[in-house]
Amino acid sequence: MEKCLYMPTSAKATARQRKLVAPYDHIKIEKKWQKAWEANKTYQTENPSTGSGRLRRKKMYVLDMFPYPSGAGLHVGHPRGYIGSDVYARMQRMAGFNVLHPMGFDSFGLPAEQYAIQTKKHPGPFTDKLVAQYKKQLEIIGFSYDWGREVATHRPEYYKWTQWIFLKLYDAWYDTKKNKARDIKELIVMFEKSGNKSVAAVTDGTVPLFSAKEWNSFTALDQQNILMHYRLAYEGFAEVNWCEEMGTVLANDEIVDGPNGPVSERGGYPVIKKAMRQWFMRITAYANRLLKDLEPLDWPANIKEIQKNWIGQSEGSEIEFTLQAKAGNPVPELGSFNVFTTRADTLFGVTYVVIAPEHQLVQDLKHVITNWSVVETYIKSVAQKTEQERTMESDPASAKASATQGKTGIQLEGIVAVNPANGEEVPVWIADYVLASYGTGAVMAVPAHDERDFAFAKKYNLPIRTVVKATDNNEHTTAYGTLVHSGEFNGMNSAAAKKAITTFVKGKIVTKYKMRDAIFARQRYWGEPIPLRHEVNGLIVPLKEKALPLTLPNVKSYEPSGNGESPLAGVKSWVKEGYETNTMPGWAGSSWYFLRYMDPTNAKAFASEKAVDYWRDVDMYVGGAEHATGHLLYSRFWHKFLYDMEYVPTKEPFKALRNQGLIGGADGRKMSKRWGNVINPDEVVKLYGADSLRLFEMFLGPFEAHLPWSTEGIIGSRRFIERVWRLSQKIADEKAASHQKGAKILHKTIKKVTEDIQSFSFNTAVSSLMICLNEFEKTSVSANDFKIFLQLLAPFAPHVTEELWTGNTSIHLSGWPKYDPKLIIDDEVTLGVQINGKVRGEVTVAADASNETVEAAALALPRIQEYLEGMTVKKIIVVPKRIINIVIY
RNA sequence: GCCCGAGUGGUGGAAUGGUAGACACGGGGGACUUAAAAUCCCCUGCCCUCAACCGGCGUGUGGGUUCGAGUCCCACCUCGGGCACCA
Repeated sequence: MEKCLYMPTSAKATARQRKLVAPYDHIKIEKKWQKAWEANKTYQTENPSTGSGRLRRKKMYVLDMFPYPSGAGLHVGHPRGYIGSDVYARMQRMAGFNVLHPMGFDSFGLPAEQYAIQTKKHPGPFTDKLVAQYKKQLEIIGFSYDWGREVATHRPEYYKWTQWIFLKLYDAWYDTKKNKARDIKELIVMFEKSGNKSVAAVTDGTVPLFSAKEWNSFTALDQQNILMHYRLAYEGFAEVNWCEEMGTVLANDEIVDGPNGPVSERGGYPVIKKAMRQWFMRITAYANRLLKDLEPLDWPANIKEIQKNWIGQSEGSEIEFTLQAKAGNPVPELGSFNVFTTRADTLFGVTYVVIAPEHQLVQDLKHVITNWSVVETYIKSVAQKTEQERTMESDPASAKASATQGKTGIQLEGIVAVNPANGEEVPVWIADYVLASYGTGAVMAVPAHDERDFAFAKKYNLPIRTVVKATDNNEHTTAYGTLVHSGEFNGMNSAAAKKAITTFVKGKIVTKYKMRDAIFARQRYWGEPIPLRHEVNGLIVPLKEKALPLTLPNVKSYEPSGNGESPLAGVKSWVKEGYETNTMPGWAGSSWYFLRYMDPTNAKAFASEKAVDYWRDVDMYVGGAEHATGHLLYSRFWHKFLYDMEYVPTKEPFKALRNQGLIGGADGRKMSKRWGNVINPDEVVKLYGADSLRLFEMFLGPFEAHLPWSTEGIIGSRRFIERVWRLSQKIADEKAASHQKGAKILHKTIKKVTEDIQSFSFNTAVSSLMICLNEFEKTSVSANDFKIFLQLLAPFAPHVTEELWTGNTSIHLSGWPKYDPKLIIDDEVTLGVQINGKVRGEVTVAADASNETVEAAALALPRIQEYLEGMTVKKIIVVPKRIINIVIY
């Protein structure tokens, strides 16, 4: 803040004022109470294994998304969500709940790693410093956190349990029959007894069938490779963007288009696609449950929608096409392949089929494809493109796509596919617009009814055949193909036709998901080590629980190794032991931290059974909407896994969720150093006080809305608090009795504030407190009513209300006021009087006046009578306590 | 391109289909003061009017439903978010 726009009274009070009113010294008051709360353990939450008392109360877990302790420090936008959840937590605590309201730090991550690379210093001490700084900045805002429960993901005593959960995932598989995760040992027993022929389980379709006898004859390494297709944490290969010159893997947004293909954004070095060894999490096993269990959650609708779209469920059919050699080709029988389609009803419109270039089937057909050399060249050219480029080029909506670009493909000559519905032979193509990773990696092309197929068919002059016609609102399958003759499809809508066709061709109805398994490895130093050892014979050995935590070794260099491996690959002792050199991604530690708060110092378990049984799940979770498809999905996945393994009692971790909006600069731009519009909360707290900051951030606008900061606006909040302060002095001087009018306003305010805090409508809660104070100033207020007012204000302005509180205990443990239903009813109401929907006057009547009385009073108004002069009243609508509308001709 | 969400005074915003603009900022005027700051009181959507009254217009645009629409329905415009060849 460049200049002080507002000078608080405390600093410049005149001698005269000082006599009347003790100055409101926010600095002194806030410091005093923050100390006292800490000393008195006002916000400490008891642990079920040690405590008693409050534990008999109903629990309430109010959680903030813990921050990454960035070196840039906080700006005024950051605490907004924390203030909201703190207001909520404070009210629930006052209302008698046993509230768990903790805070911690997501402290593994890239910025500390960058620091380490630049300074060649260990990121640990640096991170500790940032945590301490960040914590200090939070503390002066006066949150009711139980700091005794603080966690930080980079501390070994914390990540020991992150590693422990990883091992549990590694040692688990997903039983699709029981629809839950199970111990891998149980699967091994099944294999030993009966092979996998009778075991229904998640596989990627590449595990051939084997008998028990065969299983037992496999080598340990073969068995390990098979099990890898079942484990929930598994090793595999993923295509990554590899930059040879930089010796590192790049994210999609670190790549730009160069003249000869993609290049790195920094330096402009060529980037290619390369398959690299990675660890994965089989989140797709939970796709259905993640989708289904979303429904009952009390979450913002848009977050649910985003997750739903991300999971991307679609119902369709798998239909088998057989392959045949073209006439004259000596190979008679080539087997078959499945296509996935959501429009089985268009099966008669298939004019060609397309297989993804990467599909294994294409390689298997090598010997019968007569134009193999060109096909091979094409496959290679596709492989060189990045995912981004491939999309960019063939997406007609993209600005970069030109007329000459677009979908590319090539026909596999020498073979044809047979449409199972009508026995028709259609050409087989491979094309870049078909993804190997979705569905079956092969599609039946119906150019008449699919935009992409249409574009492709146009480009390569493939036939287009219409089989479905739209009639008004319904689609009907038109007469085509052999089925028509039986009349079966005439007049059927497409959904029914789809089912009928699927049955007819003996396809199966299947459910597919867009969501992919999550890569669970980073080639970085500053993350949790993956607790596994690779033996020289290729066997992977998980660490024993006793051996955890596997702590990060010291390294000489924090730079990437240059060959795509993490800096850990350069540590001799580490590699000698065979330890995994990848580390876990940033989302590992944050996927379960809310469980650790339940019992943060437990050395025997991530949390005691007692603690987990008591706290169960998060009742209210507050944080940014940007985590919709990351953290919020991963946490649900891990939680469901822990539920399957009976470590937690609930299916979902976060019962309710609220998103806070961002605070932008006063100029409407994003608050950042770049624009020079950053407002530091420390300075605001110093100048106006934490209470003013808290009050203002809640008053500014709807909690979830993105709002610009206003340097002038906070003055209003400061003024409000000063007026409360002055009123308290006045009350102390007067022996005021109960005031009927004040009491009415107060009880309405109790109702409003209580409901508004519950619904996160903090801005209107503050507004109603302002209205109440305005009324108190106009009339007067009794000492007791003022005390209640302070209680209502306490969650927003905890320091000043504690200072003015005259009770024996802290105001924050003093109880939450209840309103008297009799006092919130008005004796009189004022109604607008409308003529033909336009307001022409108003009447004030008794609240319980009958419609007839109200009508008579309205009609008696002189102005209304003027309007009615010479007109006929058609009808009169009386909405009790709201409005009267007189309809005339 | 597809899927969500939002457009209200000078500003942030309020409003179960029922008197649009609560509350606050800013602005104008006044009181107090030698003066300023702070504080207190009054006014403050736009047009018409010296002013008040009266009246007219007003919630992105155009239609519709309704006694009555910021709110519900349809179309469009603008902005924000999510997805991105998912067959």
